[in-house]
Parts: sequence; C-alpha cells; structure tokens
Amino acid sequence: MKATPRLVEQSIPALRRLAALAPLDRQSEAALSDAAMRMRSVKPGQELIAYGAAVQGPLIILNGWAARSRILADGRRQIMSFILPGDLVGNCRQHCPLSLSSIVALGSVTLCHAPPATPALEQVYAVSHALDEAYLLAQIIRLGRLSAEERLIDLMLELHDRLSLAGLVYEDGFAWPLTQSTLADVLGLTPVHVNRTLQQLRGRGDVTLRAGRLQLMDPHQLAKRVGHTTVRVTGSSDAA
Amino acid sequence: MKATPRLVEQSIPALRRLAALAPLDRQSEAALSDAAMRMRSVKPGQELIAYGAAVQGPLIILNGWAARSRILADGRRQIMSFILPGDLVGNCRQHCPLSLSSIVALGSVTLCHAPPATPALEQVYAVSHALDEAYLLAQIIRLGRLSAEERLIDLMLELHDRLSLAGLVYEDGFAWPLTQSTLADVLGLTPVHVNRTLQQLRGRGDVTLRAGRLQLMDPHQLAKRVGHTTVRVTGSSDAA
DNA sequence: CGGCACATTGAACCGACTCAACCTTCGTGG
DNA sequence: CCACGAAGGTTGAGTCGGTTCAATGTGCCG
Repeated sequence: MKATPRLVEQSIPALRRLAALAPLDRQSEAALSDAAMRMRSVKPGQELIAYGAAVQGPLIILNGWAARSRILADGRRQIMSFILPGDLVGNCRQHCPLSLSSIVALGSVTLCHAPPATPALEQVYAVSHALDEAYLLAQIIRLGRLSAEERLIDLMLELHDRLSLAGLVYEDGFAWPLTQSTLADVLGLTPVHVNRTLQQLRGRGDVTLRAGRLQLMDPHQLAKRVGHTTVRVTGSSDAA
Repeated sequence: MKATPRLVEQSIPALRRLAALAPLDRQSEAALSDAAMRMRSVKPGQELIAYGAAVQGPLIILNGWAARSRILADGRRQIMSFILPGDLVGNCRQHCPLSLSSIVALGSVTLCHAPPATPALEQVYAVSHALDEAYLLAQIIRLGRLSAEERLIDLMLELHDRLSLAGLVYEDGFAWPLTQSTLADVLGLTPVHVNRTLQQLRGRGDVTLRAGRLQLMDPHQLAKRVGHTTVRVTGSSDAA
C-alpha cells in the first residue's frame, strides 16, 4: 500500500491515517509533522467548535475522540458523527463561515491546525471529506432503518474500520471511551436501552467490553449479520 | 438581494435557485442557460445514478424531484435526501469516483450537465454543496431524535424553505409529488404510520394536502413547534 | 469515607409496527 | 363506455421494540 513508510507515520496514529488516504511526498509529510508539533490540548467535555461559531480553518485531530452534535431546545441531543484521530474538522471546500454543529471533546483531545494544502494534501483533504460524507450517509441508514442491535453492531464495525486506518486496532479490538449515554446520543436511543442491547451482544459472545476496550469477536460475521459494508478508500473514496 | 434579475433566472426555477446562492456574472449565467439548453429527460422511477456507479460530472436538476437513497439487502429502503430543482448531484470537491447512493427520479425529471466552474460558479457549487451537507445533518436529527409528527413537519418546512429558493412556493404552498410510501422511506417510518400522522396534521388544520399540492397553514408557528431552524444562505452557507 | 458519574435492573407504558382488509383513483384495453 | 387492474390511500386490531421512571449497584477520585 505504501512503499516507503517513514517514522512519523508509524508513530503517530493521526498521521498514519492521513498518509493512508493518499500518497504523501516528503514536503507534505514535513508540513504535517511540523503542524503536529504546534498542537493544542482540549479537556474532556470542552467544545472544539461551538455551534454557529465562525470556522477558523481546518483542524486535525491528533489524539482522542470528539463528537459532532446538535442539542435541541428541550435538551435532546443527537450526535451526527464521531471524530477520531487523523480526522479533520472544519474541512470545507471553501470558507464555510459558520459551524453547522458543535464539536465536543469526549475525552482529552489534542489537535493542530491543518497545514495549507500542497497538491498531495489537497488530495488527502478531499478524500477525508468524502469519507466524512460517507459516514454521514451510513449514520442516516442506521437511524432510519436499523434496529437497536443492528445500529450498535454497525457503529462498532464502522469505528473498527476507521480506527484501522490509523493503526489503532489490534486483534479486532480497540479503545472504547464511550459512555452508554453518549452511545445513546449517536444511535438515537435511550441510555437504558443501549445498556440492554449491549448486554445482549456481550451475552451472545459477539463482543467483549472491558476496561475501556472493545473487542469484536468476529467482525466479518457481524458485518454479514447487519449488512455492513466497509467504506473503501482504494485509489480514492467510495461507498458504504 | 439581486440587483439585476435577468430573464432566465426569472423563468427557470432551477436557475433561479442557483442565482440565489451567489451573485452570477453574465458569463456564468450564459454558461448555465446554455447548459440548460442541452437537457436530458428521465422517466419516473428511473435511476439518474446507480449505486456504486462511476460519477461522470456534476449534474443540475432542472425540473422534477429525485431521491438519494440506499436499499438494504432485505429490501428496506432509506432515502437520505430529496433532490429538488436547482440542486446539484455528483457535486464533489474532486473526482468522487463512485456514487455513495443511488439517485432515482420520483417523477419526470429533466437535468443537464453543470457547466465548468467559472469563479462565480465555483462559489455557487460550493454553497450548494454546503447546503447539501446541512440537509444531511438535519436529516440525522429528524431520524435520531424527532417523533413521527415532528419529523413530518420538519421535513415539510425544509422542503418549503428549499423550494422557496427556486421560487416554487406560493402562499406557503407547493407541489407535493410524494407518495406516502416514499415519505415513509425518508422519515424512517412505515407507510401506515405516515398515513396516520398525516391525518393528524390535516385534522388539526396544520396543513392542507390536496391534488398534489401541500399547503402549510402557519409555517412560523409550525417551525416553533418542532424547533425547526431555516438554513441560511446569506453571504454564504450556514446552519439549521 | 463520601460523593459523583456511570452502569444495571425491574415494571409499566406507549409510539410505531404488522398484518390484513378494503377503498379510491386513474389509466388502459376490450 | 364500461370492466379491469395497478397503485396509492385508509382503516382496524393486535403486537412489540424501545421508552419512562425510579431505584439500586459499582468504581473511582478527592
């Protein structure tokens, strides 16, 4: 897939993901690791971007998870998508003046400004953006047509796939910093029902969830069960 | 809003919408009406773009409605969004090789290729794309956190707002080519329940639905009831 | 040790679904 | 001009997935 893996890409998950989206020349790579040097930290629960706020420029998440969400007048909350290491936020085609949703850190998050686009980075940003859109579509399917159990499995599989890009999956298991209540807000369910659904999956041996780590027992079989299709990034982007 | 409305924009709803997204110079306008000349027709139910098909280039819908949808293995269908006159399809930042969803004509649809981007058109395409994304987010909220009645009202208001841009709304009423079953597929409900919900709205005098035309009795009051916020396009794009 | 955030459990309830029938409209062909 | 069929709309009764409310448990951190 990549002819000459370099040190930075190996060691920093976020950069590893970006490098996986499109081949990077040395210059772009340098720009990225340079940007990563000037990183900023954000505490759990803090907003990276407020709803309706002006968007500065694209940011790269280096570490930690964030959620893109909107809160209704009566307090109901819906998370549209998760933002993982190596993901970009505020990655609009042109100056997208106002944020359509608030981005909140789910744990400690470190991030940096995305360096100005070189031709290679332009490609990376475009692919990343295309993937974002694919994930939004997948989210719509989940909420519109899947049952609670299917939603949960499908989401787990998506996270598995996405974290793989950054090299954050080991033996089909990965960090799981999600609260059941957070999970409820993505899946359009109540925390109570997420709890029960989760128990079913564990009870049936589909997954193991312990010590902040999720382990999928048989991703391939689960994918078949819920009709999940992995979003491809080969050459460029593609469908879920 | 627009200093010098010209004939084409006045007469063709699709062009009217595009002109409303960003100011058009004479050259871009000419390119658009020229492209509109070479239009193509598509019959009801036919696919404009098949799922997974290669995307040629951006298209402009001149007339009629289409739906961007995905069908699951077991036949369940979810419509992610409607595509209305003046909307673009396949409007990716770069070559987005494969379609993430199939686009199917809901009635007779006429469309044309989007002309190569002039600076002004570049702006139009970008704003249109930003709006598309805003509508996807709105759709996620609907499916994730709104009740059946709220979903229906919110969708009606969105369509009202979007069709307004093209000048297709008259006295808060507009064409309504949607089948209850189609409606069910957008809203993540069953046709039966859409029927009952629709009856509630009519019975309560919130809307009138007759002869393929929907009339909102008090959009402002309805918007307040479901917490609907109109997506703004002032200057550029913005949030719902 | 106390408190807080998160997870778990039970029981009652309800919004939306299922299944199945029937009705209306409309276009088409005999 | 009517008979027919197809597509969409309407209705009722029973069921179920997911919610609600409220209590209890558990682990962690100061």
